Amino acid sequence: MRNPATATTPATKLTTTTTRNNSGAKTPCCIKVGLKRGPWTPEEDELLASYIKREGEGRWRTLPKRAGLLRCGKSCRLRWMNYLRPSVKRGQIAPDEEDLILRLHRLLGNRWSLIAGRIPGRTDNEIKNYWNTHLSKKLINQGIDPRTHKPLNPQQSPSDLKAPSSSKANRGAATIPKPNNPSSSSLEETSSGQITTHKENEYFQSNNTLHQYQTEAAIAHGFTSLLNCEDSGIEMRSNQDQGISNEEDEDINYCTDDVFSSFLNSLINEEAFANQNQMQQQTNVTAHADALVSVTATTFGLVQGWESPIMSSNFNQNDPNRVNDHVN
DNA sequence: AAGCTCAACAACCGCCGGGTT
DNA sequence: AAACCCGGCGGTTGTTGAGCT
Repeated sequence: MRNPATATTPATKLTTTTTRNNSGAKTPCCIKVGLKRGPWTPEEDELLASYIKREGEGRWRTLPKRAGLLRCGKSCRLRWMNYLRPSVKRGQIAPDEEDLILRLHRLLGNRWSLIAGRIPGRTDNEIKNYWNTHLSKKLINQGIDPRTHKPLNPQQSPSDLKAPSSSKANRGAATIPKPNNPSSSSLEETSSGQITTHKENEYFQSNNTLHQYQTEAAIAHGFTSLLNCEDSGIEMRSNQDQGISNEEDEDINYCTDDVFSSFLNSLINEEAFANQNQMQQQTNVTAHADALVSVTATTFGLVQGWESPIMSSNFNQNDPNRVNDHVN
């Protein structure tokens, strides 16, 4: 792995970054003009780390000035979060971490922060990079669409799958519309746990990301239903989901981090357990369709995933160090 | 040795939601 | 209620080094 701290910085340049105010007009992100960009030097790292050690995290916008850094706050935050934080684990992604990433990705889609939140010591950026450079290719090589986790359409060229809409021109159309701050509100992290029906309808109509949000909303919906002790009449979502009805709107509930966490863990572990059994029984590829998807599909009406051959190959239920044991 | 290509990953960008004033 | 600030997210880009010709 390259060490950016030792990287030379020929391209380091002085510039300003911008952000938008509510009216859409660009305003300087950093008051100070002439901020540094590019790779961080060891000296900058030291300044930042020692400052945060002294004063703690937060107030990122003013932190650079207080710490004596010629960086914008965002850059400082990113550097700290992705590299300098003591809890950040460096080095190779272990097989069981990879396995967990795959399963979480199928559950959550490109929700890197959510995925990272369940893999101790790994950052969203690291997982995102690992996915884009390793796992998505691995899946494509196995004939699996990394976006949907379904078998590739034979007519679909691998280049079509490369990166999810990388062009900026496409961003508006192809970028996943966020479901009511999904990363923090809908499924995790905050206590609100609310899913907005309107928003769900919006993103369910997004062709490019249908599966992803079917998954998410189905989980969320099933989850809120579970919380509600709803009877067995959980409304199944088909592959051509039509959105959420007003009646469903009434199901919108609040969930706690702990309960969602347990729920997610149960899905993950159900799958792991099923995979182990499947390996023991040496069943065919069809049987490899893992239990997570089975459970999810049964409970929430989801489609099945297909990458179990990769996933189960890495998984050892008896491994005392397996990541699942850390997930809590 | 030089030039080229590609993989890896750190860093940047634009956008958004929540909180505060 | 509106404006603003802040932190966070996901997508994308830029830089570097390794491998190949």
